[in-house]
Amino acid sequence: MTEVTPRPMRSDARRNRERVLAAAEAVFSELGLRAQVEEVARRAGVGVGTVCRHFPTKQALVEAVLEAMYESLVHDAQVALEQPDAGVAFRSFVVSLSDFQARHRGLAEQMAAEIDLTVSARPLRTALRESISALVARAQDAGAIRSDIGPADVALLFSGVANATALAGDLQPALRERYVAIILDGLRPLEATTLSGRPLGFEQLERLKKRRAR
Amino acid sequence: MTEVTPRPMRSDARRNRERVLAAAEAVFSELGLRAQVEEVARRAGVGVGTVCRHFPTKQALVEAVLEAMYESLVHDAQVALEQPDAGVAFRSFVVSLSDFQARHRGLAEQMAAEIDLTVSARPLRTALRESISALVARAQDAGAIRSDIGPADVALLFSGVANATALAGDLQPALRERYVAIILDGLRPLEATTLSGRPLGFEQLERLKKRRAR
DNA sequence: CAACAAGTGGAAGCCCTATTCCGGTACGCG
DNA sequence: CGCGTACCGGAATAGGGCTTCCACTTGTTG
Repeated sequence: MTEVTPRPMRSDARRNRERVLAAAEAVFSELGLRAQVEEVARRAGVGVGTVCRHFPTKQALVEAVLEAMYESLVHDAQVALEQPDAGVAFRSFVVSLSDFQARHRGLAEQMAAEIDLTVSARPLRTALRESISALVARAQDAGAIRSDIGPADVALLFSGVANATALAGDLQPALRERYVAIILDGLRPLEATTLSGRPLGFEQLERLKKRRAR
Repeated sequence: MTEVTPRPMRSDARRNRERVLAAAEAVFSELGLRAQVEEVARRAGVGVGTVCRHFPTKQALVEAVLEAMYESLVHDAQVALEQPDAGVAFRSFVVSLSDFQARHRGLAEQMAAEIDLTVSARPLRTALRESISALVARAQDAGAIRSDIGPADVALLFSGVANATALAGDLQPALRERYVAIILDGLRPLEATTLSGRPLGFEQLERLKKRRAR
């Protein structure tokens, strides 16, 4: 581990790197992952070459942006966890989650598709998962939501909403709100219905993805 | 309208056309729309040239397969409509719908993305929409589902489920069943909650898409 | 069965994008 | 202030996939 850091990167380089990252976030959010690298460069006010030096591959660029996304989501989750009322905390996070996913359409896509094989260390993702698990568990203990669901169920359901409303243009927020409300209704504790199968945890989801990747 | 039909298409040509269509359905279902034309050709046991003669463009091929899809869905809807109990009819169709969308992943994608500008006459789609509208309206009249949703709301919600469970591999059917049940719970008539906004009809959804396309 | 046209396969062409390369630019230090 | 080097821009390259083209094959018809 001889991490040398001989020269600390020139100032303009650092500035450009930030610009590219910001531009990439904007572009991918608007246009999805199909947006061209050149568009990112243009929006950042730099040449393609510069983008490719900082992020040797488009995939790398996407991952860098993703990392920033996780950061913001984890923040939301932690804010929600400070709420004393577990039910309110859960609902409020779920709203942030679907908001967020809608705002960053293309990236959410990638987020879902992203298998672990891509990158090894992803500590933020772990943090997010733990927060979600905690929110779900607390809400269940408080009797605010049905007990036959797991944290990964929640993640999947709401990412579905984001996807479904993606093409709704400016009506999108309104629709999303409606659908989130419907699913929340469906998640309330119910005497009448019981789900088949077992609650889905993240570890299980993980295993599924891995198996599928082969 | 001088539809001449000078020669009725050679027999082997007709056979090949069918093979291509079948192969395309299989390939797109498995691999999504990103599958290559060449793969379709291989699976059909013909050359790429043949595929491209029958369907001059990949888009055309996709649309042809889609048409077949609609046919099967419309059938499901009409079977459901024969059910005397409106609530049961609704639920049973909704299950077919999500099953179907999951089975034909890539195509469902396209189905959602497909704007009207692509093709003018699409009578089957209209038929499907009418069936769904009827199923929803009947279920609402019977008090089986909440009254503040529209047919397009239903379509969007369940296409979301299909999307969300897409990567779940062989656990997929089980998950889908769970999520469909949750959303159905959310769609039951509720005194407690009311949705903001108005029920979404297909015409409205249409307008949204059009506006977005520009 | 012969002759003709419709149909076929797959190599070649073409376009669209990511990535590389290199002559020029400008930061940072002495 | 001036030099050396890290960095920049964008033209050129490479690769992947859809579509076209044409010499060859095969169904069809008299």
